[in-house]
Amino acid sequence: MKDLVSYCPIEEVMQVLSGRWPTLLVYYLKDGVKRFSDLKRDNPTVSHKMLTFELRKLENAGIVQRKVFEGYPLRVEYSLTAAGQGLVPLIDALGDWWNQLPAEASVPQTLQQPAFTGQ
Amino acid sequence: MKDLVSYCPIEEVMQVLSGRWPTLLVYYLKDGVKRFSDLKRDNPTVSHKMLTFELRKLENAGIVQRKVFEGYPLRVEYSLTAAGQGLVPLIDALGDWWNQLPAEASVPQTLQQPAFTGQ
DNA sequence: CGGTATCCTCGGAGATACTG
DNA sequence: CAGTATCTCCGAGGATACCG
Repeated sequence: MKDLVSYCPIEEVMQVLSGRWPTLLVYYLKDGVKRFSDLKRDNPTVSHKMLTFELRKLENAGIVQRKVFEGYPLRVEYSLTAAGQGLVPLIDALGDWWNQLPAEASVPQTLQQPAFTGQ
Repeated sequence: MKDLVSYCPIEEVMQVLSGRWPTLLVYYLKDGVKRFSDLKRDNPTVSHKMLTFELRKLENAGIVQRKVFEGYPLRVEYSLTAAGQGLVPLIDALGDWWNQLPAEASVPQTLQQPAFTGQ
């Protein structure tokens, strides 16, 4: 469905890579094959559901390969596809670029400070 | 600041570039100086508040420069900083990478996808 | 014109529990 | 162990209005 969006591919990539986890997962997977529980351990703060969803997203994008081993207990291995491996240097380049930024780039978060929904 | 789960710069960059607008704005600004209303016109679906916020975010990150002209009516011009211009080729590289993906690559829908009005 | 403040909604995402 | 389903809640972000 690369076609349902705009004509700018960047917009599409960002739909896949946006968020906290996608790039991190790619990063952890760059070391090699990982199981679901491995990734969970690598990212202690990601919820079970989120991890499943993000992995699915990366899989659908052709970045991550999912391999199921039937049996008990279940076992699933995740790894980067060839395309996914091509992503790694690009992400690295972004990281390098960030590190070379002149000053302290602050990245505050919330759109608005609550300012009291008092009572 | 949100707590980072890792110390890799990637997580930090993604806090700035994640979402629908940041990369798009960088892209529109790559053509040169733009006024607030220009960017609003370029992105018909972005809300006033969002645009302000995203621009602020990019400014704080050192990617975008903001220049105010006193007077009436108000006038503000936005442009890429040198660092911001360094970002452009990286974003382009991501776009190219995306275009070379096998065609089955699909964009997710479940998470925040306000349905692009493909301009 | 560009920015800020307020209100309000809706869906993102955590917690939990169940299945294969 | 991996994945799915439910419920719930909070806050991102749209709409609106006003100010410099």
